[in-house]
Amino acid sequence: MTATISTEFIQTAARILKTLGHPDRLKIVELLEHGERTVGQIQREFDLLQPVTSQHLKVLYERDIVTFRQEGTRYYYSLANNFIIKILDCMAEVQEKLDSGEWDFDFGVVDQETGEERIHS
Amino acid sequence: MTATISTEFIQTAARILKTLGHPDRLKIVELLEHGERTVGQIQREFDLLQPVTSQHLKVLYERDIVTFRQEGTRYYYSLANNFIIKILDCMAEVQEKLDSGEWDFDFGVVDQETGEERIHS
DNA sequence: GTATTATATACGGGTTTTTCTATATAGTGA
DNA sequence: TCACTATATAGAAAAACCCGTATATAATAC
Repeated sequence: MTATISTEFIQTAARILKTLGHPDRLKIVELLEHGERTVGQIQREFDLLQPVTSQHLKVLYERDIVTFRQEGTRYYYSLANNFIIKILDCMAEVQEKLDSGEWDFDFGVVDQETGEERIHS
Repeated sequence: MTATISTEFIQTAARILKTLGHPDRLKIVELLEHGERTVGQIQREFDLLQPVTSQHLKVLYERDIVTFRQEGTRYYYSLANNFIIKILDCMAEVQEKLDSGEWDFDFGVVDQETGEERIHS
């Protein structure tokens, strides 16, 4: 396949990936895939400090990864776009292949399409 | 779908995403999808300093994203596993949807499966 | 051996991230 | 108005990261 990513998109993509590259934020985003959640729900789910939770959500919001609606004193956060859902699905798929043993994380990986060894030992 | 990612895998995934969350490294990895390259080739392709190139490659190597083989004084780097290829394909797919206008990066995003609006305005 | 090429490593300063504590804001109910 | 709850924001210290200069290593060619 060898799909090519445009130079402009690289910037956007890198920003998103970097932002998701924090365990807590990745967990939060994954939780939000199941539906919107308040700050408190997220905080309790992962046993985080409240300010830390808010800060992660702020970062995620600034980078267009989540959005929110306010209802009284509660803030309901949810995923902001399909990009993120796509990445999560990608992660889930990879995990599945690793768990099933179809893929080996470390080595001797075989190209999916050609069946050729991509890597030398 | 709403696939769930395991807690252990979150750590690994976040590390990979974070590492790919640098424009130069993402570009390098994308280049390597087309086949192995030497440090010099990568350096010239993106007009980077040689030490910077080596440093990026070292980071990528430490995180199991790339591997290399040595031939004389040359180091040929290549992708280390299918995980990375999967992510690149995912990026390419997203880019395509954004370019085609099928997806709007910012707003009013519609769930792929249910067709329901996921986000409130 | 000397020069040259390809690459790695060391080191340091500047910037960004992370995460804590403390405080502010704003809605809600008595 | 006064607490109480939910959340945001400020600020600061520590850690991690980025990227430059300089240097080391190791292969190769003369």
